[in-house]
Amino acid sequence: MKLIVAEKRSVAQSIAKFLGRSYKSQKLYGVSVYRFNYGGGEAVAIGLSGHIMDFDFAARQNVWTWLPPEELFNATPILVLRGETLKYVKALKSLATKADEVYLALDADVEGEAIAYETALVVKMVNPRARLYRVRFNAVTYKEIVSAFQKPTYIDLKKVEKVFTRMQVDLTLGAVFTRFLTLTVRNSLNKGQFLSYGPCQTPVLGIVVTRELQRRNFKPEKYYVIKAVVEIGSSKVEMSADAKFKTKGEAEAIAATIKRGVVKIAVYKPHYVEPPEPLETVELERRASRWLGINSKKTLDIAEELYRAGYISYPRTETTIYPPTLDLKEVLEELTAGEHGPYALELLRKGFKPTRGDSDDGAHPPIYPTKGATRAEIFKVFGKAGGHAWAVYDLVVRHFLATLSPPALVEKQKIVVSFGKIELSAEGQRTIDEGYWRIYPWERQPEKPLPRVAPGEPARAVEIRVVERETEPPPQMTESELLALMKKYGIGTDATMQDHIYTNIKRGYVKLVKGKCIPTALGISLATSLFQYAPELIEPTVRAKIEKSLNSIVKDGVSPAKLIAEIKLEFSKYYQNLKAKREEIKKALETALYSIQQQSRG
DNA sequence: GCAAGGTC
Repeated sequence: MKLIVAEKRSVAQSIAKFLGRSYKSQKLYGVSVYRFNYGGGEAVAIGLSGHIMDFDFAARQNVWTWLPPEELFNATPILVLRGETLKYVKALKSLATKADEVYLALDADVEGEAIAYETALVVKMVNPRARLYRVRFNAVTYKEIVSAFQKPTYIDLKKVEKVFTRMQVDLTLGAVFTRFLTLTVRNSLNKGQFLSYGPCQTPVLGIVVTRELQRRNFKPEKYYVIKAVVEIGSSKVEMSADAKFKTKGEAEAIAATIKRGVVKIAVYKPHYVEPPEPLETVELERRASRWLGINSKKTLDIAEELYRAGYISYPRTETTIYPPTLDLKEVLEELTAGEHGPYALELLRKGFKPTRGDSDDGAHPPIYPTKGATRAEIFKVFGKAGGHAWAVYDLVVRHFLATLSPPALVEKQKIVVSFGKIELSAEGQRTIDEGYWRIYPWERQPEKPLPRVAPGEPARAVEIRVVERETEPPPQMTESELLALMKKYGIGTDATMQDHIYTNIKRGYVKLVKGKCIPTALGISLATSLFQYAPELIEPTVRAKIEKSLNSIVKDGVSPAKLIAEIKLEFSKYYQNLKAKREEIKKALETALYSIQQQSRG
């Protein structure tokens, strides 16, 4: 028998569908498996739920108060089966005993390689004679799957080493510093509360706190601008000077010279506003946070459910190019059955051209709808969560339709009038063709048309004012901006970025209020201590540095043991720096913890 | 009780 192991249920089912003409689905220990005929014999496909193994410390090393945290730098984590996925392991073992060939059809990324290795270990436990092959496909399509199975290869151990090194490094650093922080203030914590450190969560906190401190330390400065209503022919235009004046006197002196002028520039030029690129996870989260008021964690949860219910494609993807194998026309035809049907029909009739981004994760297509639906249908399927489910589904559908739609066409307008000593200007815009804005209202740009005038026309300023203004602090960090910064700094992956924000919320370091990330007293205190005594732990570039050295395992053949030793040595220095300031840190954190307790009591 | 990464 041939056994095929995929990373998730949906892929196992697709493989059964593509390789067998028909298949039978069955439950084994509560896990779906798919039986079919392939190559003249029996085959069965099973989908896991991601990793089945994990690293942990030995039991006695997990007694926080018994072992000084820094001792973990001398410990070696061990590979263990995960408790949460034991039913998958049971089902896998039971199938593996009867298999003579095992095809490791995990995703074609480094994590998939590691899960393939974990699977191989389990298979070998029960059936050492089974022949193991690794198959790699870049999309779950008939063509890719069939050709992948025609040329099976072997596990790439370098990639496995990279992932296992990351697991050990993250666990060790997380455990050492989490235990240090927690034990430092243990008498001031509530039962079950702890203070965590992580190479992703902590830099995220650092970004949020840095912005908040910039705002708090900001000193506004007054400045003055000149505004006027300018008559040109029979039109009146509100105009302003680009210049900013430090004092009111300077501005008034110049303003007094403004009387009659002449139009120097008058341009009206067409400009295309292109529709968005195909949708990937983080963009979905950012747009839902900004436009729908749904936070990133919730959005990914809802998207996951929409995917499981068959309404949208796999929601964890970094790809922004529709694969050639995806039949966009078919998707449009499917959408004609739902609320966006009329627009889909219009695109089918008029023709369409998809936009294209520049990234392809090699595993999943961009997020697109897989089924047309009405609002009533979604509310029926999702019950209480119907409102949010509809909002996210509607965004995915509209985004998809937008990527196939023509650009919007606007006229960019600019008038500059010269008044001798100073120029006043105005910018405006007029919509010529709404294009994709019709289906994607969130990106619609406002109309603010200027009159048609020509260079050389005389002008006269009336209602000349000097207006007092103040420089403004940087805005509060929105969740959308934070996600963009995490992406820029390489903190987390598409599937985990929202987790790292959520961890900061769970720990009481950050609050998310109306899409804005606001650090708490505890978050500010923790971040400030780290910036002061061990900045290497909290700077936004930490994760990218670790990630880069991990890649050297795959690229340059660096030995994992050597790399782990180097990273431990480096971070044990940071640990010593923190330990030397333990009393200062304790005081700062306790002050914050105390103020929070007072607040919750009062 | 620690992390980050898969996926549910």
